[in-house]
Amino acid sequence: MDERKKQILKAVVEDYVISAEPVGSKSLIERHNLGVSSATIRHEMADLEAEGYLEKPYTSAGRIPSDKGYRSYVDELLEVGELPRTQAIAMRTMFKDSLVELTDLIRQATAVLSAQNDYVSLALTPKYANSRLRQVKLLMIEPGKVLVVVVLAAGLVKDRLVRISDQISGEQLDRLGKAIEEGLAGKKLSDITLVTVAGTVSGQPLADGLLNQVIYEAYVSIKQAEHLDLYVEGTHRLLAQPEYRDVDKAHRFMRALGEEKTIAGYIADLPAADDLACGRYLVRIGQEITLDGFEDTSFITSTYCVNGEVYGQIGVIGPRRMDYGRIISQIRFINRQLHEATSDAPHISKDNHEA
Amino acid sequence: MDERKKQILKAVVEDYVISAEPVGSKSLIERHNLGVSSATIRHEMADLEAEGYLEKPYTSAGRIPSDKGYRSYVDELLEVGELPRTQAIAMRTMFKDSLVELTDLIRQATAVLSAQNDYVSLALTPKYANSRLRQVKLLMIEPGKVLVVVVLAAGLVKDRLVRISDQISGEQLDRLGKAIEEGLAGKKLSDITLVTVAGTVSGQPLADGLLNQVIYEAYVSIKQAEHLDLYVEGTHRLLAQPEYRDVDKAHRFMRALGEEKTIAGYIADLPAADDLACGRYLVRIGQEITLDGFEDTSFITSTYCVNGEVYGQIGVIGPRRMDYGRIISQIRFINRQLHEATSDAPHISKDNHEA
DNA sequence: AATTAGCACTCATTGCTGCCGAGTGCTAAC
DNA sequence: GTTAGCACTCGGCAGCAATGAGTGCTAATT
Repeated sequence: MDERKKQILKAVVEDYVISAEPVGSKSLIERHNLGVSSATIRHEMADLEAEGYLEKPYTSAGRIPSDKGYRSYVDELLEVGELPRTQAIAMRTMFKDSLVELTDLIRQATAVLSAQNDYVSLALTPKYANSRLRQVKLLMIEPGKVLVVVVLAAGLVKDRLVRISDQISGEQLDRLGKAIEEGLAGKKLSDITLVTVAGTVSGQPLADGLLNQVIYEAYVSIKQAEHLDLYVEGTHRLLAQPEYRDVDKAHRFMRALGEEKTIAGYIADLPAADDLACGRYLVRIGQEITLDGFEDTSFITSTYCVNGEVYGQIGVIGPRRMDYGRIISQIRFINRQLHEATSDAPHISKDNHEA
Repeated sequence: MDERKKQILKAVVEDYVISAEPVGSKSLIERHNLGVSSATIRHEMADLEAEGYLEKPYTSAGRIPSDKGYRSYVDELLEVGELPRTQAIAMRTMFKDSLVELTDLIRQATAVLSAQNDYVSLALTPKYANSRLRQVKLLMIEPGKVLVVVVLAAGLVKDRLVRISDQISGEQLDRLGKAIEEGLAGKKLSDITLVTVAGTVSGQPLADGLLNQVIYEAYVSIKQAEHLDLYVEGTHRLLAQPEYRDVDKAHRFMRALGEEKTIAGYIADLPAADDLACGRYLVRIGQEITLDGFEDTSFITSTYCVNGEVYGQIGVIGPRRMDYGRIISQIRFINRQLHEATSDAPHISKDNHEA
């Protein structure tokens, strides 16, 4: 693809992102000074279409970028700039880094991101499967009710309230908690099984039935610490996008967005999730997304890191016709904010099992 | 209003609920055998309009019920029946009463309710201002990070992770927690102030600065136990309603639905919230709702009670043209499910401060 | 006095028409 | 290789008539 074709593709994408209307040869030369006439542009655009970078909605309309066109734009033509000052200030203002809890901070980052651009934004809490267990506490709340607190080395605290026979006393629970903690502290979450939990309390003087209850609940609580939470913000903003003037289309998409488990699973498995380089971003366009209902949207996700060691994904979902450059710099910015907020005054990673 | 007028009003409301189209005299006698001609109906409808029960969108259209018409329908004409068997079975199937935590149970009830009818459903966690404090625990997670656990007599457990100077040891924290608990247990949440908290630890041998940190965090944690959580489910379903074929209207409404704090406040202050009779329901129609953006919707809310003592609100929001009878029996049903699920095997009321 | 049949009238909706304009591809000239 | 010119395409919009479901009113009927 020669230089001029690139310029034209870039111009088409950028105009289409703004107008949401197919862009024609004449309007192209009006907005960009390409130094050639519209007829030349027409030739070039016909070529670009033949090569699959552009599409025509109908015979005599202008062109819109195809998935391949967007891909090429994102990979080769887009130079991501710094965030404009006014936007940076706006975002910083919304971003209160006084929040103590990591969950709140991430959630807020998601909200800020979504508020800045009429797209949906979302964040996924870190994967903790490789994290190590640090503490387990069993706290008697009242006879029969026990709060299980699990603390990971990464700083995450999750807790869970369970019912356990009231024949177990507070002291016994305390002792059992200590035994489990002692036996499992330092182990990777993924290495902990029902059997290893059972092993830690085998010597305890307690009826098997009661012991099993405790083992089971402790195990489930530990396992739940791995659980991924997805925060989705700004779904309603999509309705401001021209592509969703069609209510049925909007409805289908919103329903798909409601499948949080599916989305969380998909995002967690994206290649970027394993690549631990902080701030790396990944763009998925249209058909590249193998997720029902997302065929004509785009994802931009990025790995964030907090406290210098745990990683999650934060990103934006919108129509394919998205302002990629703008979003990417916003995501970078919020990522940096997240990093700063957690590094100068280490934030606390607390979470819980609510989905 | 004579008997025939009532019948006609009822018929108009019911037809309109089904069709979402203004209903005319002729189509009325087709669907209901009222024993009179369309001309008579026309006379009666003109009267009903003059009295404010019906409205005409434009001169030569059929009639639609006004707020007053709906009100009259709900208060006088509607007989709420039992839920049809198939629906009851469907709902029971979706409702897993194996859930241990109250929060999950309520959230699930909301989801089930919404899934049964294309409206938005929502639930508000109980008000705890009158509840009494039972336990306060300060748990050292790591130096500088403390988990504050607050337990109310009603069974609610809330916890919160805070940063507190690492100069305080685990034992000191434990002792402070015990002192606070001892001093405040049995007190109503609304009676606890920063001063009363401070009073409980006044004798402790600790630097003022450190002590103040603990007092402040404990106080905030206790206060946060009062915090109301709102669960909203099924916003996207609204897009299936003909009234929201208009994307802008849908957008405005969804934006309004995003103001969870405002909605929570409004619902918590509804008269039914104070009237502690379980299962009582309240219908708010159109302009009766003094909440921005909800002028042409209706609320049906109901007080639920769990464990026989704590109360919250569960309800449905939809277009005014709502199947009131159906929704009310659904809400009753889910309310009963909620009650049963928590009474035969007392459920645990755990909650936390995430908004 | 209440009911009803009949009728003229209203008005949103639908389908049709023709026009406009922004777009195209092609050809021939530069 | 570029461009001017031109015929052609096609969605969008304005205008218009026909349709039909509705109304209110009047006069006849019970």
